[in-house]
Amino acid sequence: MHCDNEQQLTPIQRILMVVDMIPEGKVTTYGQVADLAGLPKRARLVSKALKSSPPSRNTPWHRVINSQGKISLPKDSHGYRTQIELLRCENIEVNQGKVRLSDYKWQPCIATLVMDLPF
DNA sequence: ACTAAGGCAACGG
DNA sequence: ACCGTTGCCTTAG
Repeated sequence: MHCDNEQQLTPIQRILMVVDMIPEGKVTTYGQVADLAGLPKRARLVSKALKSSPPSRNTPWHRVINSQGKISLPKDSHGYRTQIELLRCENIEVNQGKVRLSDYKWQPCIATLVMDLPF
């Protein structure tokens, strides 16, 4: 018996599991993370989850942007600059705080997700 | 590109 | 427990 108790993960835990799966060099949106986590219409919860995730967890929070391809942080904030830097470190182009989703959006294989996520 | 409105949960009294 | 406010992603215009 290995891990039956994973049936009742909290929404935030599920969100972070999805974020963990975003490959390096790719981005996705808050809304898609929520959808993949089985939480439609809860994009806002995704930002809460990312905010509450301790740095020691190494969650790739910077790979989550909004549906316009823009960074959802105040332009004058430290987080804004950090996110751009992290994205560029993995060869993602950022212009005017914006990423071309048509070039960099993660297109997950559903079959893979089903196998890797316990829900 | 920008604004408005919809949606939804956390928060405060 | 109830309800208005707040915050903010998404969609529509």
